Formats: sequence, C-alpha cells, structure tokens
Amino acid sequence: MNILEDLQWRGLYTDCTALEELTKRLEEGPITLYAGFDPTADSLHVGNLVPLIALRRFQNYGHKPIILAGGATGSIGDPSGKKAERQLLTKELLAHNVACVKNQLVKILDFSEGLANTARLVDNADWFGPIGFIEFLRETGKYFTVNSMIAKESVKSRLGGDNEAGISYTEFSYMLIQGYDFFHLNATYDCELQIGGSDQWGNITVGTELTRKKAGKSVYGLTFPLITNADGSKFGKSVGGAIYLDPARTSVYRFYQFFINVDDRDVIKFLKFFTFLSHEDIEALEAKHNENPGAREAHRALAFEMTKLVHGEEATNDAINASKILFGGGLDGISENALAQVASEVPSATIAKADLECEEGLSLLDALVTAGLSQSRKTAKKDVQGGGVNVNNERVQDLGYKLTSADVHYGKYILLRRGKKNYAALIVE
RNA sequence: GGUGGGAUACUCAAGCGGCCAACGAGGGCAGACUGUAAAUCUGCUGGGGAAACCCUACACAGGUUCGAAUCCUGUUCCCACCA
Repeated sequence: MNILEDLQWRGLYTDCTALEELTKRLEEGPITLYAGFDPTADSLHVGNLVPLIALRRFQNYGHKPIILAGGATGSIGDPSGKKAERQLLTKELLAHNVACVKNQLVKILDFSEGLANTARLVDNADWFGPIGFIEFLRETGKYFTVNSMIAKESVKSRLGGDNEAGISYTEFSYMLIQGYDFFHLNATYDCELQIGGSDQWGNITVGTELTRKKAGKSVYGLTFPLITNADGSKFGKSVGGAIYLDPARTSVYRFYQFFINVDDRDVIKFLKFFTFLSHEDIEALEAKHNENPGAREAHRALAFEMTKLVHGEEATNDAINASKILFGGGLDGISENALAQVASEVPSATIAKADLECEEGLSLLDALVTAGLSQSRKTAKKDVQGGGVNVNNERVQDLGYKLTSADVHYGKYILLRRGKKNYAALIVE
C-alpha cells in the first residue's frame, strides 16, 4: 500500500490537482512536501493536528516534510472560511508564537539530525522580509488576474451584497503570498507537494499555478477534508474552549478526556484521521465498537494514542490513572501518589487548616464557591439540593454540611465534585 | 424633516398598575436512565438567607401613585411608513 492509498483508506483524501501524475511521481522516490499553519496562538490545538499528522504519514513513507510557520501570512490573515476581517497580529507576537509552537511540532514530526528525511521548520517571514512591494507586484502579481482571484471561494463569499464587511485588499492578497511560498519552497528545497485542508484548495492552486508559470515546473496540491463532528458542532472545542497541545493550557487529563468523550459516530473516523494504528488494528477496533459500543474500546484506543503522541506515554498513563479515580467511585484505598496526581489534574484551591479545625468547620457551600465549582452560595445551594455535589466522591445533600479534618485525605486533599465531570481539589495548608 | 412602533434576564419572546425576580421557547447547569455516550424524562437557571423574608433588576433620568416592567415627562438608541 502506498501513501495515497493509505490516505484514501483513512478518508483523508478530498482532492488533488493531478492525482495520476502525483501517484506516478511518488512511485519514483521520496518527495519533499509541505503544509502551512498560521501561528495565531502560542500553542497548537487539536484542530491543527490533521495537517501535521498527515505530514508525518508522508514522513513515515520516506518523504521529506516541511512545516511552514506563517510568520508573514499570519500577519495578513487568511480569509478562507472567515466571515469577517481579522485582527492583525504584531510581528513580535507571531515570532513568539512560532517559537512556542516549535516545541510541540517536534513531538509530531521527526526532526532527528542525520535522518535523511528529517523534518524542517521554516518561517515565511524569513523570505518575505527582503521582498519589496513593487518587486512582489512585478514578480508575482503579474501572473494572476483579478478575475480568477475573485472567483475563489474565500474571496467570493466576502463579496456578496449581503456581506457589508467586505474584504480588505490585505486579505485579498493573502493567496498570492501563500502561492509565493510554494514557489519559493520549490526553488529552495525542491518541494513538489503542498497539502492542506479542503478550505485551502484555492490558496494551494495559486501556488501550483505560480510555480508552473514562473519556474515551468509541475508541482502538486493535495487536500483532505475538514474535520466535523457528527452532531454538527465544531471539532476541537470542549466546554472549556479549544483543546490545546500545551499542557499548561489544557491538562493532559483533559486532553485525554476530550478523546474519550468523542461521539460514538466519530470515533472510528477519528482513529483513521489521527492515529498511526494499522488498518487491521482499526478494523478490529471497529468490529468491537459495533459489537459492544458500551465497552468503548475504540475510544480508549483513540485517547491513548493521541495523548501518547502529544504528551508521551508516562503522562498518558498518569492521565489514565487519574481518569480511573475520577470515574471509578470512592477514594477508599487510593494511594497518596495517585491522589496527588488527581489533584494536579483538576482545578484546585487552597484552604487554611485552621478553618477545618475550628468549631464550626468549613461550610461546604463556601467551599464550593472557593473551589470555583459554583458561582455563588445561591447556586451552590441548588447544586447540593439537586444531588449534584459530592465530597470525596460521596454525595452530600445536607445544606449545612461542614467540612472537617475527617474529610481530608493524607492531611492535604479534599476532592469536591459538581455534576458528573466537574472536579476541584481543596488543598489544605 | 413628518408620523407611528419598539428597547424586558445568556438569546428569542410574553407581560401593559398590585397575585412579577417576571409566561413560554432555546441555551446552560443538575438529577434519573446509561457506556464518563446519544435519545428521553424531571428540576433549576439575579444576589443574600435554613426559612419567613430582604436587596438589586424590565434602555437611561425624573415624576404620578399606598403601590410601576406596566401610567406621564425628558434623554439615548433601534425599526417601519411618509417626503
């Protein structure tokens, strides 16, 4: 099986500028390819993973991946899929973001020195810096008619009469910048393929066109589908917002949980999209999933593979242990170490030892507010009355309940829970 | 410029002198059922209080009234029709 068949099997193929030619080219030997991302934040999120993982798939087949950070394009703003003009980011912020994201890229792509097809990170700010505006217009702008540019979906959707915001000249030019990237990478690294989400089709074809016209060379574009959730919501968000790769933003535990909680209808699809598991393994998981969805083996496999990829095996096992505790019932017999892990995975607040030891103890209602689980004593009260509050995983429905030293585990921890999933640890000091 | 209509909680949307912290729907939260799911059902959804009850809120500022989201005056912003 070759890489293209693999991608097709995984549902990761949407379109190609010249499928037959590319197939042939890939048979001849390793190819250099790239995918870009705009460094709009100082951490990648799970939505960024598909192109990166796709690059890695190519790398696993012996091809040479380049990941392009859009230090230049990011300062322009890609209009694709956007309804309105975007805020410009400062150069400093973009540079900072690129630096931060690099630490995450090394986990997904193999940047080992000495490897024949080692991954490479480039920043298009490096080559756009020296290019003057006039030069760019003469060397690149000349190859494209406005007629074809306004026909692109990313522009067309912003030109409609009902869209008063319109599109700025700046964003309109985005496709040329991205197109030039491809030309430049072809000239510099002999890069012959660009991959991206299907929303990138218009931008990618500008690049293949420019390279053909300017350098007389055939290069290819390949797109994969945009990820959607079966329920129609946007992929990659959970209640707390986007799921980031940075553990400081999204804890390993939450990252793991995000994949555990994937919709049944999506789990096999995501196994194919995101993991490097073999076809046989995935088919076996699919069979098990269909037979007994309640066992959720496919979910566990997905969550394990993804967390391992991004955070490493050790942190993944910690997250699995934490999950067992947080969903497994009481805290009896729990080790101090395990509990410390749990406490570090959930939001926590510190309380004074004296508050627990004084005569009245610490009001559970106040503790819920302190821990951030309830917005006010009023809502805390309703949560308790509704049976939604647990102390150390045991339901408490007494409004007057006072926390005392008896509730503290290992002299340090009290685990509060509101509802099924919202935990907070009180750390006694 | 003239004339009408409107501004209500996260959103939509009732209420048009006391029974209004405000009908209903959506969303959100919680409970039951489950598989840490979906669907379904139930409850909650301004703050304080164990509760009685109190406080703050129906664009803004005043006024009438025992009592106002509801009536009056002015201000701001929206919308429609007319020139």
